[in-house]
Amino acid sequence: MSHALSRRFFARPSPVVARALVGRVLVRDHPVDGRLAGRIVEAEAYQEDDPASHSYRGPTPRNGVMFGEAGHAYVYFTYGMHFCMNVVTGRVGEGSAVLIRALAPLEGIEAMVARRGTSEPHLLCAGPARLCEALAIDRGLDGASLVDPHAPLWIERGRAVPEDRISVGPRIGIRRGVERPWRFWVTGDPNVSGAARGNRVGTARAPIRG
DNA sequence: CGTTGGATTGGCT
DNA sequence: GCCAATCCAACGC
Repeated sequence: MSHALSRRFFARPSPVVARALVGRVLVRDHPVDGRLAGRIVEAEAYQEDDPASHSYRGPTPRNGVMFGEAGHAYVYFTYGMHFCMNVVTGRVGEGSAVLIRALAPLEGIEAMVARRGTSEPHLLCAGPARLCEALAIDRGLDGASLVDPHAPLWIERGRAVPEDRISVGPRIGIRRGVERPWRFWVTGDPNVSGAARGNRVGTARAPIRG
């Protein structure tokens, strides 16, 4: 696990971490399939003072991990069938995290194809629930450390994305807090979520201030 | 205890 | 564009 990001990286405000995570590599060490990995091409920040965040109404059994130490995975189940993965950020007690929304598949692609039931490369990890299915991330990883040795899941340094290739805009799928421009993605990357649904993928619309 | 709706996706009109 | 799938956390009574 060379170049794995440390707790210090995650112990910053979630919008800072979300922006900094673009270009990093999420790695899942699967007991059967080995290394499953993808480059992060889309991420969103959530924090406690944020009506769109699960942590907005305080800690509960479901969101408790969000209020804990940075560098842990917050994995939640939603819509009766999907898991989504966050990285806990900030300080203990704060309730902030970054939702990983899309990856560009790098390693273990055959295993991803088998789990996802599609071989379209740009549909393997283009969405928060899709990438969790592709990397076999579920409730069992809620609360798992991303920074300890022997962790089953971690994030590697990856390669920097030039500033002018990163777009900033409103988060997807939320009703309140839409005005906060806390979604960061690689402009024009085919793996960014929502492309098939007309969600603007970089380019045309000017990125909102960030 | 009953109701509501969700940080989504895929399939159909 | 619209909606069902399918669980369960959160909230109201």
